[in-house]
Amino acid sequence: MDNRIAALRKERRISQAELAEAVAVTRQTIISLESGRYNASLLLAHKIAKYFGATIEDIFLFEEEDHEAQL
Amino acid sequence: MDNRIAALRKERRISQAELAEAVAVTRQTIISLESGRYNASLLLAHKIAKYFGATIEDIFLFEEEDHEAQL
DNA sequence: GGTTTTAGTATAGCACGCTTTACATATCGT
DNA sequence: ACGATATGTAAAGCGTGCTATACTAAAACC
Repeated sequence: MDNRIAALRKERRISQAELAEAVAVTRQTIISLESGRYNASLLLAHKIAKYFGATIEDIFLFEEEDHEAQL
Repeated sequence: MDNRIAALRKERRISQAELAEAVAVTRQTIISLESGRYNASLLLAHKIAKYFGATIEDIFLFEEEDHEAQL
């Protein structure tokens, strides 16, 4: 699943460390989310969305990866 | 974190098994979510929200459990 | 040029989301 | 009363979200 964390962060000139602290995770976690190493938990997704004043759906991009179709 | 899965399900007279199949998890998973044993992953939360035609924020209730306050 | 800040990689370890299987109980239709 | 449907509990096992620590490297600032 893709997300707009890095983009939003850069828009607002916030460092990974600042965001990490604001949502109470480590910087490693932010890096891993931004680089797509894994997905956020629902709780963390909520905290991040709230921090950016957006909804979860605004920030996390669900690309219907779970479709049956194999193009 | 609380959620309205059971409520929405009952409103629409859908069984746990039906919902489970619709979002491609086991019935156990639905039971565990409804009974608060654990939280959905972001992807599953999205599938459930989509299934009910709602947003994640509509269904999953984030009660600011992460406040500092210890009443 | 040296220091600080920011971003990145790597890895071990723990907790939790989800599966699988098996069994228990309640409700409902007949 | 019996079988079917729906809800629930329990426990072992796997993958992954997140932590912690340590180290590398680029950009920025003086």
